[in-house]
Amino acid sequence: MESYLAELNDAQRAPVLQKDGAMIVIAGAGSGKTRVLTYRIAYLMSKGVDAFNILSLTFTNKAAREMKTRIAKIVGNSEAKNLWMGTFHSIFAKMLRFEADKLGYPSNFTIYDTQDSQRLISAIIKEMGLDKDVYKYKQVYSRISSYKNSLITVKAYFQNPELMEADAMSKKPRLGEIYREYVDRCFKAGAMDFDDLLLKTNELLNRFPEVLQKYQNRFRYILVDEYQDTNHSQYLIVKALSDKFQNICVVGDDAQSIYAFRGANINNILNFQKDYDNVQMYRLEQNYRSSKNIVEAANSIIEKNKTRLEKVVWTANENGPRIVVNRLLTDGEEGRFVAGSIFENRMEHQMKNGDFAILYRTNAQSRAMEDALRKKDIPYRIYGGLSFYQRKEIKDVLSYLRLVINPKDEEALKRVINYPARGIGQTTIDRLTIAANHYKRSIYEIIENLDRIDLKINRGTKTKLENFINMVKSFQIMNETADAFTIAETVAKKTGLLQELKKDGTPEGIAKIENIEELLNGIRDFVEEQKELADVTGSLTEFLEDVALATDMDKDSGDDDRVALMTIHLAKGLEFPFVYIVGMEEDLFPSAMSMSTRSELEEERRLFYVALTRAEKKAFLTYTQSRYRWGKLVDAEPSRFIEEIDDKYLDFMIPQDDYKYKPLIDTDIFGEVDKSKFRQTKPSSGTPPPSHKPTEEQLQKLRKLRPATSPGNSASAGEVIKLMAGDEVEHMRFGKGKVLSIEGAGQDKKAEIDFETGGIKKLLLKFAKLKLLN
DNA sequence: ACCGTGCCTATTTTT
DNA sequence: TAGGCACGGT
Repeated sequence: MESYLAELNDAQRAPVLQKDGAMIVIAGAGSGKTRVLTYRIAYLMSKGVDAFNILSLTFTNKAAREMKTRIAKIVGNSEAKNLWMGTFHSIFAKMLRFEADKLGYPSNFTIYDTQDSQRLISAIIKEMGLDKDVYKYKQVYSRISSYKNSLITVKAYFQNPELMEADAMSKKPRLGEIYREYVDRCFKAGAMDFDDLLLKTNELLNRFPEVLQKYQNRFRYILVDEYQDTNHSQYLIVKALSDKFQNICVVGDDAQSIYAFRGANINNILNFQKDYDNVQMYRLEQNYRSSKNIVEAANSIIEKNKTRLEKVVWTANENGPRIVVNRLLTDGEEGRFVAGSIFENRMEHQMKNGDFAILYRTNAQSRAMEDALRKKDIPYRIYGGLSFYQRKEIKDVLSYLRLVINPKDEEALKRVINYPARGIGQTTIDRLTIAANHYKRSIYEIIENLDRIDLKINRGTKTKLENFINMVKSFQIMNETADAFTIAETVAKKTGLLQELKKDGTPEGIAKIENIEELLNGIRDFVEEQKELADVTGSLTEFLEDVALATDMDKDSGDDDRVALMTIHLAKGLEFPFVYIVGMEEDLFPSAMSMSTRSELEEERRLFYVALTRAEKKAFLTYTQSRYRWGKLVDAEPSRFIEEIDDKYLDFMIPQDDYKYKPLIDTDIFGEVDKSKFRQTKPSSGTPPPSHKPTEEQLQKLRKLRPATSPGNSASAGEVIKLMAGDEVEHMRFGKGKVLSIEGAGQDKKAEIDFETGGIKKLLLKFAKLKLLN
């Protein structure tokens, strides 16, 4: 049972074995912190702590899922299922649904995403007749967001002359009014935004001592991952919940704090020791991920920061090759170089596409990379950016579904009341909005009572409105008996959404139809799984919540073999053998927006630290001489971060003394040209790192570091694995089981499986991620 | 009320 | 460069 303890080094074992009390684990990059968290939870359970009494907060839902799976392997699936594990937002959304009535919210409240919030704010600014160039909705949104994250409610705002003055000084004296209106409108719509999920949790715990007690008693052991990225609101929640038992374990790395821009407070981790009695501090300093060269280069960067906790990350790994630095003429060339280099390295070292990542500072940089990869037929996957659920056609379908659950949802209603066009124009909507504000009701309620209010809306339009309402109602009735998939399918057809796209006929329209179909498939998959889980109910509500809080990282579209493209922020917590950090230029990285203060610049530096430490084997830094920005070719200068790394860790592909100015070779026709030109590297001072081909042994080691899922035979999405009755399989959620029978064929192939813990279930093979065991 | 054209602005990062 | 939005014509 406790054999897993042997898999830990001494530093890792210590925090695992301390059962009670407050502790902080400062975990350097790649030092195995997830392992510590996982085993700590397993250990607690082995010492008799009930899974129901453990709360574990992670940064992404994906991290939570993976940890749960690993824990399930140790303690068994049925036990692991009872753990509360997830992001702050998802855990407390769940809690708020239980307690919603206390705060005056319906338990089926909507969660507004950033887009919904911004649209609403935009509408409010317009309604108030304010100048949209002064009151920029994005700015207003982030201002309101930061108030909420600091627990400054509307009331608190108006009691604080300093804040009001500050806003007045920045020429926005009416910001408070916008804030108030925004909050009112959200409440009226039965909606919470992302920040509300934390703010309202605080309110709940503060205002209702019996609720606080209930959850304090429930969550006797609390673990928080990525503690350096918690904001004030999250900090207070953790503090309140852990106050009674003080069994709290936080894990983090101040050197990897990269979310100050959205309110994360690095002091939460720096001051943790003052917040609790007898805090034990542990340090994980051995890096298992990266080569010595990378670890040391990263150390040399982070040393430039002043605010940090003392810690020395070291590794016993081999030296590894130096970090390659290359300059290209334009961003197009940069893309071609990276694609070419990936192609070569993949051959030379016999790696998979999935072993490569391209990291950038801003999403806009992905385009040049995509173009180049596509030309070379290298499969890739972009994470982040416009996520699937934010696409217009998807949000349209989801908006109808949201209305089914919560017809007061104003943003959803405004989105689809006239899409597809049904003759309800802006004038009508304006009148309804004014009436809704006047009567302090939702627009939906106004429409329901049209006959009782005189709104100068003509007969024809009234009929159209009634038809719309009746359609939504028919979906609601359906929702009482049918499952989410059936409803979603009906919505797509009956609202005319699909028809609208079909008749447009353009390639974009077709792509949109395919996206909607993908969404429907996803819902069907979701329903299949939910139906078999006894503890989950109202699946449409559940689905919408999942969607609202899903990130791009969460929906892994199978682990098919693709190069990963993402921002550095998204890459936190991940690792790849080969990492390309592109756009290493002043004003881009560090960003022009983040160079005015020391702390901003330090955050950029930590971001670079995070980027570099994602690499296991080899890292590449590229920059250009000019790059397309805002549609114009703009001159660029190499990033100061390149200079900050000691030369002995770098391998310049261009004359080093000259690296700022002239290209060594004309890269215009790279790809056609003799690539030996690129091989030449200037011998630089210091010990030349062995730049060798990895031995088979080393490759094996590399592979061992990869998540266990990659080499296995688990099926990726869409690919139906070959199964026969009698096969032993494993399911991510349900654990081990035996195939009883197979039915259907092709895409509809299903298997009846007897799971050890969950009983007999029928799964659609196309979606069920099954792993063959025998 | 709808649709098309042309203009303007955006690029920092995300739950 | 591209997508979103406003305005004007029908």
